Amino acid sequence: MKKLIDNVSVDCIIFGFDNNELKVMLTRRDCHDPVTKKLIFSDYTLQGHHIYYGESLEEAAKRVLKDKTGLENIFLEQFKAFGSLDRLGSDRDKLWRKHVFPHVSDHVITVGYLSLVDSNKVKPDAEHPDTSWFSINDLPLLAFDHELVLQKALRTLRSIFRRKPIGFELLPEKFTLHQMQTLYEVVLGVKLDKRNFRKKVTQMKYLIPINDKQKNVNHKPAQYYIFSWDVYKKTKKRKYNFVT
Amino acid sequence: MKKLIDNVSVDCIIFGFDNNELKVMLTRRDCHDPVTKKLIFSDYTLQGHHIYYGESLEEAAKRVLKDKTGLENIFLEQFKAFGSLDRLGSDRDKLWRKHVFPHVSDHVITVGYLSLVDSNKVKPDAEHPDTSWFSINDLPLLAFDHELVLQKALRTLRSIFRRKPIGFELLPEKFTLHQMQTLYEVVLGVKLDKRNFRKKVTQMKYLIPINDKQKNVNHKPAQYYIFSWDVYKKTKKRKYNFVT
DNA sequence: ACAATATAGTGTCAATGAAACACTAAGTGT
DNA sequence: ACACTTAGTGTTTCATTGACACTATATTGT
Repeated sequence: MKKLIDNVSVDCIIFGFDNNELKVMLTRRDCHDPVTKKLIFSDYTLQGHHIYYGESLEEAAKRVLKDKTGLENIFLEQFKAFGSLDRLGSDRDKLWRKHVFPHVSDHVITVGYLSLVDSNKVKPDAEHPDTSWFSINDLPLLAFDHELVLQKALRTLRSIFRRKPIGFELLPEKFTLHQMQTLYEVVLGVKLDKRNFRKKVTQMKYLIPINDKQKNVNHKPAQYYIFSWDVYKKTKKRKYNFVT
Repeated sequence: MKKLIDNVSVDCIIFGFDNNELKVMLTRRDCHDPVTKKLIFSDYTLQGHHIYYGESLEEAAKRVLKDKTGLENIFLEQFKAFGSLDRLGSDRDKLWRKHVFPHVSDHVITVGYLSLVDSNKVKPDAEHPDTSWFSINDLPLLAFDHELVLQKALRTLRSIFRRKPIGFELLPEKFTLHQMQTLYEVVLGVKLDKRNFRKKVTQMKYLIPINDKQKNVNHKPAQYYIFSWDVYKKTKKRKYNFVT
């Protein structure tokens, strides 16, 4: 059996887009008194795990991702290593280590990976009943330094969103320009002008209208588009901000 | 005595600017046969060290920096954690581990920090005779995965250079606009138009001309400028590319 | 004193990209 | 047929970028 490395973990910040909100996948951490079985506290953690000897950081992140979402080959990018001394040091964390996980090291470096999934593809998982989506705008209490990690992931996400066309990783395969605009507004926290937005994106060769429209909507049906990485790679220009 | 964590190290990529070249500080690694004392090979490493139990990543990076340059409070930014399995796996690295460092783990995650120093302030150090500056354009053979680490540091440096006024960290306190332009040209690998450059930078309130000029130069003496972080923080605009 | 040399320092115009803004089109439901 | 709802479309103004050439001021050598 493979052995875990005590001092190194990865944390995956799994983002999804649903119901016009940016969401993140969290797992409840219940701390029970081992004797009385009473619940001492509850909070939430990001999706993390220690790495194994002989396992790279990226492999570990992919393992966690596969385990929690069932998905492979999804967008994954390392954004920061966290190595403060106080990152596992809150009162709750101390109680948790004492009661639930007495053998864990108190000096763990974690490497944060942010990943983007099409939330439609993530099925509710019976194996992980404590894991679910939370809106970025309505977060519960988080364990360890995960509030810090999540905020850094968010800033990184926004920064990448401006420079690369990664929004599509959060959208279904076919989508309308309205969906796309909403996504960019929600993630970047700005209001975009419809005409300017459409003018800009319809110049992008890698946004391809397909022969398919919305159906059964009580308004003019919107054109569906798909995104092509191939075309993007071939046509991208130097110096391009995806959305201003 | 503090104990080192086997599986985690930091590497500082220390950049300097001298003689119109971007330089990086490297240390020679000589691998001798322990029996015959013959030199098996020589190559160069970045400035790294394992972290101690009870020491944060950033503290470790600052320790390495202090040790190698004598400087504190200099620009330091984490840019990536490296955790591939083959990062210590070249033939040279295996020989080195076998002959010189038999007890080191073969699974070490390293966290890369890039730092910028005014190379005038770094005195040649008798304690580290094997450590010296190398031009980015004329690098020797590097140990481990340090070629990869250095290239990533360089890309990060360029990216930060475009968004934040960190060039000054590499310049002396007072400098001419010509020096500054050359620095930006060298780091970004572009040719800049003198008039456009000066037009742009003289709009920056945080670039302050001082009552001092070049002396004893056989041409019109250039105005000296200083940079003010304070003014920058107060006057910076949203959405600003330092140099296009 | 003067010329040669070397770098410092300065302004305009054209092209491109960003931001502001209001109406018609095509479906569904009653 | 009419009300309702979201889709889809162009023009103008303003700011930013990029191209481009000459004068100013110091030193050095004659």
